[in-house]
Amino acid sequence: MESKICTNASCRNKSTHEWKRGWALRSGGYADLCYNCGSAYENLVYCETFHSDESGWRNCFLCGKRLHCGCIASKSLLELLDSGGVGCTSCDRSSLLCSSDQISNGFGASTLKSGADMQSPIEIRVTGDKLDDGRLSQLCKFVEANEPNFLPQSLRGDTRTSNLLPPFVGGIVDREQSKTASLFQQGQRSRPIYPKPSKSGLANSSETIKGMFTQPRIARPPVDGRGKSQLLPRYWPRITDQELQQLAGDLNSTIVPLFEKVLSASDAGRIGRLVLPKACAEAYFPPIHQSEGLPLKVQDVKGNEWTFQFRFWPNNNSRMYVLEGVTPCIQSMQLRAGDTVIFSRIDPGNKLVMGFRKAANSVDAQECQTSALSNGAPSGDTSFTGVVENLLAVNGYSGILQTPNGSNDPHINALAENLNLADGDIGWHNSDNHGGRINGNLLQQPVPCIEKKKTRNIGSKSKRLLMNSADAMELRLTWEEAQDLLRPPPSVSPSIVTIEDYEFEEYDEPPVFGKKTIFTARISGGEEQWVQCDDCSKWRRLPSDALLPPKWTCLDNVWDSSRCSCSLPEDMSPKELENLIRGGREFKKRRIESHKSAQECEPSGLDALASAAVLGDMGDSGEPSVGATTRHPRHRPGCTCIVCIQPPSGKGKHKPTCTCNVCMTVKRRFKTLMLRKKKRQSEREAGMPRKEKNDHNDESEINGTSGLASLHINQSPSEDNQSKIKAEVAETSTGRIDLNCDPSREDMQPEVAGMSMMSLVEKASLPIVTYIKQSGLGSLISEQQTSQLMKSSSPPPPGTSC
DNA sequence: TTTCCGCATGGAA
DNA sequence: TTTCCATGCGGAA
Repeated sequence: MESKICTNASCRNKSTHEWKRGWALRSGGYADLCYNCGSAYENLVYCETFHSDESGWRNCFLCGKRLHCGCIASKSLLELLDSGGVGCTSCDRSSLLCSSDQISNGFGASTLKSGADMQSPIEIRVTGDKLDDGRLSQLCKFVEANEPNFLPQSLRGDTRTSNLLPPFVGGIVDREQSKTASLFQQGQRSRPIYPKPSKSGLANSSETIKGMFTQPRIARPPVDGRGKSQLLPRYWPRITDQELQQLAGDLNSTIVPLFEKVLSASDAGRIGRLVLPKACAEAYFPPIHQSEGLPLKVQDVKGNEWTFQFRFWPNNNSRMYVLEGVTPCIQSMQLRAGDTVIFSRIDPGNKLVMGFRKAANSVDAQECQTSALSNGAPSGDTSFTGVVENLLAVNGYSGILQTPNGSNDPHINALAENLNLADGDIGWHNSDNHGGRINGNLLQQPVPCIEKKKTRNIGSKSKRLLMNSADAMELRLTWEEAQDLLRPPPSVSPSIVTIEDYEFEEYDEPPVFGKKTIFTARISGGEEQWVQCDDCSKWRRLPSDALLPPKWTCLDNVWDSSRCSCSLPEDMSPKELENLIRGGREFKKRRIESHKSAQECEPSGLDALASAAVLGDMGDSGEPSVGATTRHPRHRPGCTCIVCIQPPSGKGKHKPTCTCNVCMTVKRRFKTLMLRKKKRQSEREAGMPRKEKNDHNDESEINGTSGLASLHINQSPSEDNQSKIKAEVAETSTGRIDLNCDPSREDMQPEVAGMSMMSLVEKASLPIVTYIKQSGLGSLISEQQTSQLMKSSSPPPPGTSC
């Protein structure tokens, strides 16, 4: 027994320091519970079998929140009682399926709807005040089968003891007493239940919460069928009692949910084959003895009857069952990979029905979200009537249910049931279609819809790791964009670590995600960045070096007191705002294009450098002035990486006296170029073998241009050398450094450029200052820099590149 | 060239 | 290790 202070705000007895290991039903595991209020201590819930190390926890595959350890004990109860996890406040789906950030309070019981906490056995009241006998019996059977010691002897076997249920929910088990202590029995202890005050202003009576708690989606164990007990829980159909009762009552028939399956890419693809779980096929579909199988009639939710070929393929001394010819049906229901098809049976008649549930993040669902919202659906609607209506639709009963969101469109409702209507955050991928909001929270990006396209391998290790080239491109871009959001850990200064002459900043803490901003250049010079308020969506101008947290509002504007409130007007006109956003889009578009071209021919660092300077010329090509710098959103003062050395304003050529990063890098490279030539010449005179020299020179080349380390990575050593020479010739022949020259271009011949190799060598042997003066480069470098050049013969200092 | 068909492969549980 | 099953793949149409 430990002494801890309850962290539950609603706990009435903060002084109660008694904590016991208890059953955190919602989270499917044991936790330290406040003996007073039942709240899980700091929401950290352990599974029954004490897989208590964090690595044992599972994460929701969509929202990433920790769920439960996945042990039998936690899983079974989760799936039986808790519809698979913590109910989402919005869509009421299991947290296992919910992608919403509604499960936002961390982990465990505090993530319940309406902020209800561990004290709420209320969640079970969805079916009344107790579990019905059938479900309790199922629960007991299942738990007993998987965790024999979990139930007390009195509850083993047929346990239609629903009166035990209320204490069971949220009951406290003293693990110290006995591992086999029954939570049913222990739970009969009475303890106060204090509903947590609702944040949203909703009344917090159990009745109200009961109303909010629509039916949990119960993963139903298999009904009658061959081999029924072997079905994996993931195939158990999730359908509520209410739905079933309504269906059975209204139709005067019995709907028997059989199984469900999440559509894979190949299921939903054009092949038209739906792979059936073997156990399900053998349990619920007619037995087949020939590979060809037999035709199977299945009704869809619209009442259409489809005939699929139910067959199998021999596979490793086993069978692989498929439904062939499902494409028209899948398309009719507008299903995609990730959506779920639910096979049910209507009794009497033994008619097969195929319902569906759309994945929360499918594009269709999002579109539906929009339409549902425009339909006046209340935010936070947790209707589950979609499936009911879908099933009703089978028999022509579409629309007979009065749905809470007021829509009679079963399809709409079917989709809406899975949506996070409360949030309304369309997310990054749809931002272009919804007002072009640039500041989409990348952390809340919806999973892109899976689509069958031409694919290519992105890794040799796994053939399954496929994505189409566009996705791969997007991945690269979003990865880079993610870099935009990374901020150094707060209040921590890095330690500098030198590895192979390169300095790295090393932080004890990982970087944090910051808010995405847009950088622009001031007309007067310098930079500024723009950020959009998370509350009022107004854009605010900030200093370029401001580091922002992921959430930022006008109130956080400590730099400009005249713009530190959402009530204050925006810093720019609508037209300027349009330019700003357009600039951001065009920057992204350009990057995509440049990535495409990069795929065809990887550019060298020199190319990138040249491009950087050339970009300056392109800055005059009619781009909106505010957009000129959005092409360099990562530009940071002082950074000399290949991105940041691009001219900040993109305006014209640089003056000879310019000391910007580009010019300084160019000059530095020129210096090392000359030094290398001189060295090469002296080596040649000394008669050293050329091959060794090449190797050595290549090395010095890389060392001398640390920021351009990717130079000529695709070229053989000989080609490399030739290219360099050509580039050097191009640079020197015009008396200026031509950043447009391409070292790999065959047409850059020395003779064409008007200078022989010998004359180049001669010039390279001259002292650098003499050479600069002779070549007319004096205007490019100031006297002061020239003298610096003479003093300095070392390569650029490490750390000048990113 | 595209689509279909049947089976094989290999990752994951 | 075995089994399942998502999907790749080659040959046929």
